[in-house]
Amino acid sequence: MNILEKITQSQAVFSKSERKVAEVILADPQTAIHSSIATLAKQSNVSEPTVNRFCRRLDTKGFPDFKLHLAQSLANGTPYVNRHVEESDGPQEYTKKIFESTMASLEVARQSLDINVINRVVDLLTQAQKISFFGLGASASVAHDALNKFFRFNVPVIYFDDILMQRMSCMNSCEEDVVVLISHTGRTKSLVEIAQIARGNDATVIGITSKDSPLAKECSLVISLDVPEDTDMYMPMASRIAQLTLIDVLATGFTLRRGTKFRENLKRVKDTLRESRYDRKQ
Amino acid sequence: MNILEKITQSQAVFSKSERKVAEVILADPQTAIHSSIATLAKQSNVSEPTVNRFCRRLDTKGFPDFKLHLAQSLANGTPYVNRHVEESDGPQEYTKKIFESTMASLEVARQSLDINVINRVVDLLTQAQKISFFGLGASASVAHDALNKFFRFNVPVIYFDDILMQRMSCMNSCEEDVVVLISHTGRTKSLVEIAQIARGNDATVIGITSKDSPLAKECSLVISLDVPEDTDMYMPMASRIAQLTLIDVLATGFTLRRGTKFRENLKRVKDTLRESRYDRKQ
DNA sequence: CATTAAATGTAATAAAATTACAAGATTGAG
DNA sequence: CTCAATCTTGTAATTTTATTACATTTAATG
Repeated sequence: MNILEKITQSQAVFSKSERKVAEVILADPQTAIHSSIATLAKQSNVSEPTVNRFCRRLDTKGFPDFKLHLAQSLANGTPYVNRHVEESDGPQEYTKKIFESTMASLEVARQSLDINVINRVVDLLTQAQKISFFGLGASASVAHDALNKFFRFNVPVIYFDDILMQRMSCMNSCEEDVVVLISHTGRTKSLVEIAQIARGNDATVIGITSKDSPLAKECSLVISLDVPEDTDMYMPMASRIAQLTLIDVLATGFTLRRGTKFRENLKRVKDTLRESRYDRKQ
Repeated sequence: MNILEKITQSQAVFSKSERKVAEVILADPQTAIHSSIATLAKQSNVSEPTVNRFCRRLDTKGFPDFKLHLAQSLANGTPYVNRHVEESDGPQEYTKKIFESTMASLEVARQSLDINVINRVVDLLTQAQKISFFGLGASASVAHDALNKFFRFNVPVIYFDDILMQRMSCMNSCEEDVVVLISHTGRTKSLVEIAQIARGNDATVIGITSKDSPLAKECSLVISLDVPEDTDMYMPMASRIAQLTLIDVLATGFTLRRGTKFRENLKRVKDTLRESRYDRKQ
């Protein structure tokens, strides 16, 4: 947790002298991290041990440790601000908040990932005869993106955003096929049904969804991404970005597993695109 | 500048013992910031003054100051210096690197954004009679995502990933329409042509692309996103995430501009979705 | 191979932080 | 209102940590 916020919120716990210290630090944290305990004590008109006690009350090991925490908070760009967009925010604020909360979500998502599962999924993908990516609504564009990525690998890959097509495709799936289903909530009925159909045909069903959801229960393997969704705006935002980054990870794992000569193939696809472009030096 | 990067880049300037220190710090910077100069010296098999000299060579005042810089670098989300995925990376490494480089790119993208342009674009979007989102390849899924977002606003919004449909749609555009074209490079021929067609019909053309590109030149207004693309893998990765986050920003700006009563509408759309889902408490 | 400059370490010194303890302030019960 | 108990704060001693000065080693050059 951001220590600057913690200082403001801990006012009640502080003693009179400690509050003086808090005041001086909050007034100019940038200077504070370069001061010694003696300097800070003098500026706050308290004794050095008081500053030390102040640090400990904030659950740091002591003054140097406190400075470290403070330095990190300052580096994080947002000393005080909460990350939720508010009615009164201008473009400057909401842009900043959205970017920052997206980055924060990615960090949370990363930590929630189970590397073993990822490794296993990459394994399955490289061995698949055919890969399908299905999602609906916001997750459809993630599936769409996955199509783009894997299509370049010269692997049979399928994507539909139409329920019926998805269903039909799964009915024709077989044991060597891998079906990747993407859904943030994991509660979309038709996706759960599709999972059942695919598994009925012995296809491997991989879910990119939240754990313990109805969809997760129907999958052979689940990559759970627990992203705190910002529901303020009634729109999935962060979850989708995390899913996309996960697709990047899977695609990267895929190419690494396939080895170097395979990557030349990738380069060729990229070169082909050049014809449809304006040259850089014109 | 990030001190971790500085350490890697300064290898040439270091002496033999200093390089030992660098190695130990880079191996585990998180531990380093909590170590004393004595501990670090012992771990590196050098004397304490050597560690001190190492710090000064990096233009810090001394060891404590160096730790402060290091702490800030770590907080900035870039623990690992080398963000590029390498042949030998295992799942643990490449997952970490991809997430981290994505976050770093978002930070760069945020800083390159021109808030005034964003504000202007939000203005134009709120006043549009019809909004179209077009992109090709990787950017198609970004446009797709934008469709999803703006569709919820109950605004006439169009999306095609087919060149011909895009073209026809632009031919029928009029002055009150806004066409948003998405392309990382801004060199995709057909998108440039579409921009020309749309502008020929007096529609407002907004480009989400890199500045000074052929596409940028044809647009009424350009949001330039300068993201350092990781070309190692021959795939657009970070640029796309930045574009999506930008879409989030625009969508948020859009709802904020429209005010509260409009947001109730959004909630209604979300509630409607519930019927197609499994209930949370079943 | 000798000379010089650079690099590194040792030991002394200085600075900074922490601890132990005592004095002062505050609270509440009688 | 006052005295005891507790909490707060400061002083001074101690410990830890970092820096400096200087000696020694190592490497480089003519």
